[in-house]
Amino acid sequence: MAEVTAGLSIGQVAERTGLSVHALRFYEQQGVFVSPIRRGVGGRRSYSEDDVDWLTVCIILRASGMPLPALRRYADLVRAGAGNEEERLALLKEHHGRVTTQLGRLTQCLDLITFKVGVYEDLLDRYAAGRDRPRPSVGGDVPASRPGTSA
Amino acid sequence: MAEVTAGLSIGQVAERTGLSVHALRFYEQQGVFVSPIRRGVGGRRSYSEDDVDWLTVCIILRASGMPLPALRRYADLVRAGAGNEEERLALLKEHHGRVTTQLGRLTQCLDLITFKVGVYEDLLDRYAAGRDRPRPSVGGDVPASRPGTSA
DNA sequence: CTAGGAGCTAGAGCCGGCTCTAGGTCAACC
DNA sequence: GGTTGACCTAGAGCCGGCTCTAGCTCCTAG
Repeated sequence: MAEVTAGLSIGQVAERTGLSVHALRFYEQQGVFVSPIRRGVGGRRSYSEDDVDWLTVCIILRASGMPLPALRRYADLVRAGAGNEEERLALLKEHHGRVTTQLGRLTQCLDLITFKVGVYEDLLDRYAAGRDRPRPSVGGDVPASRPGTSA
Repeated sequence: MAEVTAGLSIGQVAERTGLSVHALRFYEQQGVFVSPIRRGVGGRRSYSEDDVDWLTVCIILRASGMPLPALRRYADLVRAGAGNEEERLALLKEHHGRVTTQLGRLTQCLDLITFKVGVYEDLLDRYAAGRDRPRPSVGGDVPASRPGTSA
């Protein structure tokens, strides 16, 4: 039913993951792959579908801020096979926590930015309504330092 | 009414912002401050409340991924004074968009991580229920590469 | 009067994560 | 049979963002 999948070249994997060939080799060298990438004629890398699947998980973990060493630790655990699931779970949970925290922080930041955008929009509205009178030193941000003002 | 605020030392600012004194000098050199930091006796930096206020905004923008050059551009605009509010707004809006995008991405990542945590929790539950039988090659992640499996 | 401690400048160093280069192999095409 | 193009390895380089060092100046306390 399933053909003996030919394996993808590094270029193909780069194309479909969005990573550069450099990054792919770098990741391999950093040990983030679970199984060693097979080699074809002339020592060329031949990626299996599983490799690519794993890679896409890695990409998501990276995108959520997991550092390469952690990714390698995870790969090490999976490579070691069944029996260390608690450790994998712990690793994932820890990362989950960090991502959650980061989401919270980012949301707070977004609130401030949204607020400041609002302030400037209002300001510009008022400029427009009041026939172009950009009053100096007014806005969400004070141009120069004055003794005791804040916003 | 307001005393002529004495100004804070770099150490004090470091302490209350969480930045290092190194980072503070670095930021200054990078031009992220709106007004030049005044100097006291012996050339020591003396930060005003406004400086610190601005800094806290900067910290939030940094935390949301705004690169230092963008921060400097923003500071440049504010320093230039009234009249460029559209540019400031554009800059903020652009950053707002990037943060929103990043929030979306991060949320997606979190979904995957949550899913995987769930998979491993179920797995461990089943191990526990089934009197310790860690069946090889089962889990959210496949230890070795097999012809045609995915999850 | 000397020893600390905080600050100063200029510049080097570091870390994570790629990215690029040099120099080479191989297969395929014209 | 020469050129192109994709790949290989090893290792250098780069970028952002700090962080640290060296060598100095002050001020204050003991």
